[in-house]
Amino acid sequence: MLTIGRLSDQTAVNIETIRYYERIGLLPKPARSAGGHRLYEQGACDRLNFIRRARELGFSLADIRSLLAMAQGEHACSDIRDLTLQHLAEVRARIVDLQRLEATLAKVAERCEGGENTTCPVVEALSLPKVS
Amino acid sequence: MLTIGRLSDQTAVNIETIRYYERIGLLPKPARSAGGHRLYEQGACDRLNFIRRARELGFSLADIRSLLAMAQGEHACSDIRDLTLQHLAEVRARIVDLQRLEATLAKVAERCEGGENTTCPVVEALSLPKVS
DNA sequence: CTAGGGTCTGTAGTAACTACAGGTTCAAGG
DNA sequence: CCTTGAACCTGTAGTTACTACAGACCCTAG
Repeated sequence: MLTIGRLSDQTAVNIETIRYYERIGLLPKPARSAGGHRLYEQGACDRLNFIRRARELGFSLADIRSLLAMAQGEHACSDIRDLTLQHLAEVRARIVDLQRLEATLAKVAERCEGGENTTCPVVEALSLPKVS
Repeated sequence: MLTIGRLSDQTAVNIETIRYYERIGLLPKPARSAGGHRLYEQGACDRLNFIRRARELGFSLADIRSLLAMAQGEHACSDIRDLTLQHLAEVRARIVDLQRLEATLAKVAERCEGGENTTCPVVEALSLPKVS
């Protein structure tokens, strides 16, 4: 049996975060010592590591809730694949967004370097409709 | 003078968001009609458009607060450039993060397509240390 | 048996909005 | 002038995924 501190060490998940996950029902309520301290079995460690890795892959807690449910019972593997593909699509969309944004920012910033500006290129870009 | 609804139309910023910006001090408190409705001058429109465009470029409201302050008084153009370059660096870092994440997700998802899986590749990836 | 860590609950803060509820004002039509 | 319905008002609470306390309690090594 692990205390919350040890569980935190073994999973690299913050203690406060563990309690938070319990509060929102992502982790089951653990046993307690006579004095009220949480006592976890090894299984909790696996579950929490699963959650952490899914978070590292950018899944939302809502997604992870589904993943956990599916990873347990008789899951349709296709549901898990769908969730993964959908998440992948979102990540790709986000990348495209950020790249567009990056291009614009880089272009504006570049003008700063040119020197010889009568007006600040950044302020100008933000003041005029349509940054070109 | 514009009502908040008209200002919202002209800037494509939600009414609730306009009031929010006022509450946090990003927009000055406007004049009021006899009955207490907000009445904006044209200048508010410019300022709000500036904010919206900066948001579209991914600047935080804290950054925008600085940008606005700088864009007004005697600003050091170099400060604005620094803020822009720093933001650009953050955006680029975020892109790199997401690309790494995308690669991992794509690899895992690809295994789903191979068929002939004895275990679900996604669950497996989340259950084992170090997704390779 | 005591000192110091570790742990407990509960609340509030973060970013940037969005969504009401319940009430008031405004403007156009009759 | 009066009505009616849209627009507006304030204030509060919800969202995501945590994090940061305060003030109390427990646990264990010396």
